[in-house]
Amino acid sequence: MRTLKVKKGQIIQSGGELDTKVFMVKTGLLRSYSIDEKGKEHIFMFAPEGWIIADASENGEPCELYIDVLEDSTIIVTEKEIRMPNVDIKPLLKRISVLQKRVIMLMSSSAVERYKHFIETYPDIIQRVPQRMVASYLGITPEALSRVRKEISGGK
Amino acid sequence: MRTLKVKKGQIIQSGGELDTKVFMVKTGLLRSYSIDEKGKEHIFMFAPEGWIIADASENGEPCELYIDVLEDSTIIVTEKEIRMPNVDIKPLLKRISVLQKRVIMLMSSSAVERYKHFIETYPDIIQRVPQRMVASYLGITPEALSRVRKEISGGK
DNA sequence: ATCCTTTCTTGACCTACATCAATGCACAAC
DNA sequence: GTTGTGCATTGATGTAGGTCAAGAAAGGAT
Repeated sequence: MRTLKVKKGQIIQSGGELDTKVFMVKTGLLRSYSIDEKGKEHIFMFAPEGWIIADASENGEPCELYIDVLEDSTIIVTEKEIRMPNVDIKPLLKRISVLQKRVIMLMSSSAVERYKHFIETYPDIIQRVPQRMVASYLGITPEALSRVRKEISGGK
Repeated sequence: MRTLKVKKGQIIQSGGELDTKVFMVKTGLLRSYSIDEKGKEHIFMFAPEGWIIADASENGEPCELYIDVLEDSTIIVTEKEIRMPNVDIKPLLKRISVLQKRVIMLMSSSAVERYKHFIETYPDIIQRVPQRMVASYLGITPEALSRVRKEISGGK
């Protein structure tokens, strides 16, 4: 755990890195963002004074987020590995991780991509709920999902 | 903390409730969802065996999510309030809460509504970053944001 | 100041997805 | 069997927001 001064424009974490840290902003402003296949940035979070910013990727997984500095800032860097006594925070971290993925998908992927990702991630759920619920989860209408499925099975 | 059997179709939490619980799914399948102004459902999460499902609203705030039962299930219900003294998981809960709002906004609100919500929630950030970054955060293009702003100031 | 770069705005056009409406298909109740 | 009732599919059409391109405005650097 150390305190750093970082300057505007500096990139303090890049997508794909492994042992990412947690950054606590004392003064200034940071942001995190993902970059999609077309190279387009999608800002995930702003972190002004008092906020914490970090990628939620789990142990050993490459991270998805870039973090850079929007205003000269003072930040405190800590390891993710703070194991709290008596409290199992794993479920919370897991939820954050799932939500992070969900936000990124909603911002940067088409309905087809979101559906493919859903099948891979929750192959069992598909069997257990009606399609209209999958559509609702994906943020599209049942009609649109029907057409997505048709398109995937047929062409491509 | 108690174990319950719940039946398919049962609603175990409704939007607007105050002291919501945390539900751990032992067997079965639950889902959480929000309902927008037009009455349309948007599924937020599915929770099969082993998952935890809960609304992330903070202390005393009315919750945004409905939770119901998709398959007959056995669940463990706990209070949110078992914070161990001295352990600070507040920042994690805060992040989950912010992410939950973000997902709901992305799924159920138009660009105009998302922008208005952003101004209210982060009035200071607007002054500190270029508009194209706000657009990126909202999940729209800078051009679209420019038109949204025009529309809001003029007509409304 | 001037130049250069980035940001913001505006217009014309395009596309992914929504909406509406009709039809077909299951499966349950009787 | 028949008659629901909810779900999935398909078609026709609408629309929010994306893309592309051109200017205008605002900073920064020197």
